[in-house]
Amino acid sequence: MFSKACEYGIRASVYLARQAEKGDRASLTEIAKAIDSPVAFTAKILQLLARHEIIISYKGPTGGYEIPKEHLSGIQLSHIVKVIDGDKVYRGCGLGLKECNASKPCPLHFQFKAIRDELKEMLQSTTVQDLANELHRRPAFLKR
Amino acid sequence: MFSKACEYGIRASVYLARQAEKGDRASLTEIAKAIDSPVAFTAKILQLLARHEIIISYKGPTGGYEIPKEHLSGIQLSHIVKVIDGDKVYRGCGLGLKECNASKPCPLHFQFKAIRDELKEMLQSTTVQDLANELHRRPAFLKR
DNA sequence: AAAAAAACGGACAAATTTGTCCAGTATATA
DNA sequence: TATATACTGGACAAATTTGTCCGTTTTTTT
Repeated sequence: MFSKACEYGIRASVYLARQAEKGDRASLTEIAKAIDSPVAFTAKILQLLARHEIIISYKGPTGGYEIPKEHLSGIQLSHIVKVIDGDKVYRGCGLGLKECNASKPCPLHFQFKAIRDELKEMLQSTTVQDLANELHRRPAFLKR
Repeated sequence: MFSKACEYGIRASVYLARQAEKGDRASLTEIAKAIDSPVAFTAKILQLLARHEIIISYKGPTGGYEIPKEHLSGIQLSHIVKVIDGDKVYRGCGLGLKECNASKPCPLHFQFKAIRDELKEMLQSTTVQDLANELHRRPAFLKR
């Protein structure tokens, strides 16, 4: 569904969202440990998210990554997915055709579109804050 | 969503379903041309489907691949997907966790499950015959 | 100012997926 | 029975994704 990179990206963002609620930032190694991901690979993904201003990075001692508290409710999962995986999740044809739309559909087009639209809706209506809250409300996990 | 191999596999199966309605079989090269896929790679996929008895292969002149007419309504898309991509589409966690279920969920588990269940339902309730019919009812395409 | 901590960025490496090639086997037809 | 046709299966190659390494830059602390 999503690439590994994107999965790590979402998990890292949720972890940062939870830290943000505490007013904390987190270092690369802390994040990678918390979400059980390969450190150096995670670094690449965090850099990407930082370049797109979804998270903020700080160098030097006491540095790390951070999501400003006031951004928490504005960061949709769809933003993260778009930055890392692009928009193929939304636009792509289920059967891999380059050109597939209502006027020139593949035989699975309409069934597939229905599901993809729901996925899109879900990703747009879910924020990193929602998922951080989820971590509080019940025991939920970012690794294993 | 699906692998390339799986996309080709579904497209090839739908093409074969349409041929089956005419009582025809189709050769590898004919199929690859019809669905615009790499010939040798398509061969691998057809072999896989044949080994799992989703399609039948015949060697020699007049040979090719075929779906028995009477099987048409019994072949669900989920069968094809399972043979080629396995069941990760159904079982996998949206955030890539190895262990993710209702009692130990990732923060996205329930939202994700809802969508995946619909996908599953759609793949199970759609047969290759349904898609072949789709090709008749309106202009729909298997390539481009 | 020096040292240490932490992100950055580019090059490289491994793994997986996608795709190719070709010799072998089975089969229909002449 | 010879020949041509078409699928089979294994080895190989290219492309993409995933993951690593390391020197550089920035910033904090001493």
